[in-house]
Amino acid sequence: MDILPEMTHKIKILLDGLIHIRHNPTRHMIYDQTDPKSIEEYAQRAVGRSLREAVGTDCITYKTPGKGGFGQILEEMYFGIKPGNRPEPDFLAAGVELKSFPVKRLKNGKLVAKERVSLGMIDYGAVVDEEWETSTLLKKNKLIQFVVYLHEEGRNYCDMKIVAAKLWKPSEEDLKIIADDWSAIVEKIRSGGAHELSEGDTLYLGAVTKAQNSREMRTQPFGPSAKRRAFSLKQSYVNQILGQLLGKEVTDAESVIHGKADYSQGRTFEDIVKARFEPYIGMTVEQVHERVGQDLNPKAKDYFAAVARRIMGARSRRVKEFEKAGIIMKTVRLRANGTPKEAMSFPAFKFKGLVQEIWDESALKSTLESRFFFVAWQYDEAGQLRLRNVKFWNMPVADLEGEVKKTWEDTRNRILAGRADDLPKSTESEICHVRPHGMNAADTDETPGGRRLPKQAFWLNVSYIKDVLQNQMW
DNA sequence: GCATGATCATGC
DNA sequence: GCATGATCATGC
Repeated sequence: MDILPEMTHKIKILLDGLIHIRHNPTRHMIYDQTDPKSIEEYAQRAVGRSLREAVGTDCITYKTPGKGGFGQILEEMYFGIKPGNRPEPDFLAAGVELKSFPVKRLKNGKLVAKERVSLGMIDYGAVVDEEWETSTLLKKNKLIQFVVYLHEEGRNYCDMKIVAAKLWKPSEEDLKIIADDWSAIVEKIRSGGAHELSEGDTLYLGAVTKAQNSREMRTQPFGPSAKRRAFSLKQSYVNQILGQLLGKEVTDAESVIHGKADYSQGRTFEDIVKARFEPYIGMTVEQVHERVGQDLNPKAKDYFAAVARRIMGARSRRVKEFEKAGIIMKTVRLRANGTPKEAMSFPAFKFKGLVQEIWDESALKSTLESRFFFVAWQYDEAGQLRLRNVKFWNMPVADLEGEVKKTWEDTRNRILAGRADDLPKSTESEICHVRPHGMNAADTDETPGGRRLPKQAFWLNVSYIKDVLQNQMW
């Protein structure tokens, strides 16, 4: 009885193969769909070429600029498969999932991921009954054949150059973090919070909203209806994968986690980081400095951040796991009464750049969607600065999509109206404001109206940081 | 003590 | 040389 669907499937694969051959008269090699190595070798034949060059002259763009276009051509015309959205890997017998993603070239020549990589829709109803080890997500994505292409504006998918193709699976350390991310997402759905999911909740694996006009809602088993979401590898993590695929893994960022031993007793990455700080809590900065190495300059403006990185076990400014997860570390000094001494700055924006952005793809939204790691130092009554506590945090969606979005739009509108010298102040919003952020007053940027004004940046208000730390930190 | 403007040390 | 995170300076 089970034989019929099985046969139908086999016949379908055979037919697809025949169609494939018809579409690919110039193809030199028929690969073995049951062998990962063969799939990889076949994929690598396309590197350095466009799909049109790889499949012959009859490359057809199914969807002009839209997501899925490249992946669909790759599957159907190059690999000759038509997997659709099945819960199993695309190459079932080989256990290999085929994934492609675009990269873009920065002004400095570096290639970076253009977006996150989606790993399949979240079925709110079904996922709550799953375990990680046997989850749909893991089953489908254990081993991935990546195909990376260079995205160039205005170019047809058939003509974008393929820059890398490799079989890939996460390292054991990374897989552990991904498993914890999966659990955090599923736990939130189990407690009826699918509508409150946020990318900032997790490190490498995110729950990203699908469909731009997200009026389309899905039911969740234990809460109100929620936006459709897919599991995805976050952009910052995809950038690390890209480094591996290109054989240019970033080596100057330091790893904080050293092997599986760190993960004893079910600890998560965040538990481990927090545990590193615990022995130092309450110590003065001098005492901490003495214990983690004395060669730091106490006058440097990143002195407290440098000490914090030393506590984690990193000597350089870059912490690998933080980079992979896009976590932003921020050090905060608090007065004895708990008020932060300073507002929190973010990178300066360009007037002309900001007015061209739309909110959903803005630099500010992307930054504030990140997970943050706060390291808080506090002055005691004697004026001694002591390590107070640390905390991972991400901004509530209501704040981001409410007040922050409003301030951002206000800023944009004022620049457009020729009021770039009169941007939202900290008294105008509960959460953030705009302030100069350059080398000095002479460090300027040109407005759309042609004026030169000191470079500006968004800052989180002192009062907001205070609330975040007091209400949500300890 | 707060709001806002200005600046500095670092690292790439 | 410049971007960045963080802090300093000033005026009220």
